[in-house]
Amino acid sequence: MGREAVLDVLSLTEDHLSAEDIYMRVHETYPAIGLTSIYRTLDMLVNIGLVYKFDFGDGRARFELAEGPKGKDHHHHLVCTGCGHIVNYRDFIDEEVALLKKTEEGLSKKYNFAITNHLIQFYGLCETCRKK
Amino acid sequence: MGREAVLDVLSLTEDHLSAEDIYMRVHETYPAIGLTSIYRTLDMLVNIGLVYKFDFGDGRARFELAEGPKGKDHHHHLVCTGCGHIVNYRDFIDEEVALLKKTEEGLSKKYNFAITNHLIQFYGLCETCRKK
DNA sequence: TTAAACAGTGAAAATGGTTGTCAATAACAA
DNA sequence: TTGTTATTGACAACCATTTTCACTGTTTAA
Ligand SMILES: [Mn+2]
Ligand SMILES: [Mn+2]
Ligand SMILES: [Zn+2]
Ligand SMILES: [Zn+2]
Repeated sequence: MGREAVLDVLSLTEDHLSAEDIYMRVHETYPAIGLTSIYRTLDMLVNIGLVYKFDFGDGRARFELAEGPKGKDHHHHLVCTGCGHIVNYRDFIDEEVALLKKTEEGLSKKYNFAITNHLIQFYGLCETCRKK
Repeated sequence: MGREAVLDVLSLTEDHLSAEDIYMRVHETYPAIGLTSIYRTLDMLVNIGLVYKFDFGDGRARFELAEGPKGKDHHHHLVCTGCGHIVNYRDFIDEEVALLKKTEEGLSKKYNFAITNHLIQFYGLCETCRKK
């Protein structure tokens, strides 16, 4: 099963790979694999919560390892609307984490939601893109 | 030009409409319009910042009026991963707004980004979906 | 006024990431 | 063995979005 292979690829990078990116990398050490299986495996990994699926607006899904024992630390994204460059940032202000928890609790109560996750992204222009 | 028609449709709902949803509604009062023009107009409205484009993972882009003079108030999203239901919430805790600004400033400085916007979504299960 | 350049538009075709189908093979059970 | 079930990859189908292009109405320049 390519489950391990896909997880290995994802654990080796900070990038946000597309299904085809992953396919190509797995293919190097596991040439028998098909793109279909990569999609299938990713789907399953996303469903069991080991992998996150994102859409940054470039027409293809992007994946990264979910946080956890083997996963990267939890982080948020800084997205450049000019060139698409994405920064993973984890240096949260202390208050940020505290407030996030507080906000989740408030929303849970008010709207009767069992909140399990959040997505936080800031959009703007990186230094390079600003200079043009 | 269908610009007005599209904006009218979007200003009449709290929902997050797809391009085709919008097409069908505009079509009622403006039967000559084509789907291509809807896409073109949406693209342009997104570029000039009058409309926001989202992806909630159902395979099609979703649109809503950006905040502003004629727009809705700024809000964040609560997304049910069970049924896809989306809540627009605007009752921010006071601190939330303050901290958001502070965080933006910190990030701007640290990563040299000119931040113009943010996307904040909480994921979970709504009451109905929790009961199954 | 006229004619050429231009901008806006919709129908239809093309694109391309993703999903579905299906036959082949592997793993397992009786 | 032998039948059953699970896994897999090649290929076809899908479908939201984009591209192409002919057609129209509008502006511009002589
Ligand atoms: Mn990331
Ligand atoms: Mn909304
Ligand atoms: Zn950039
Ligand atoms: Zn639900």
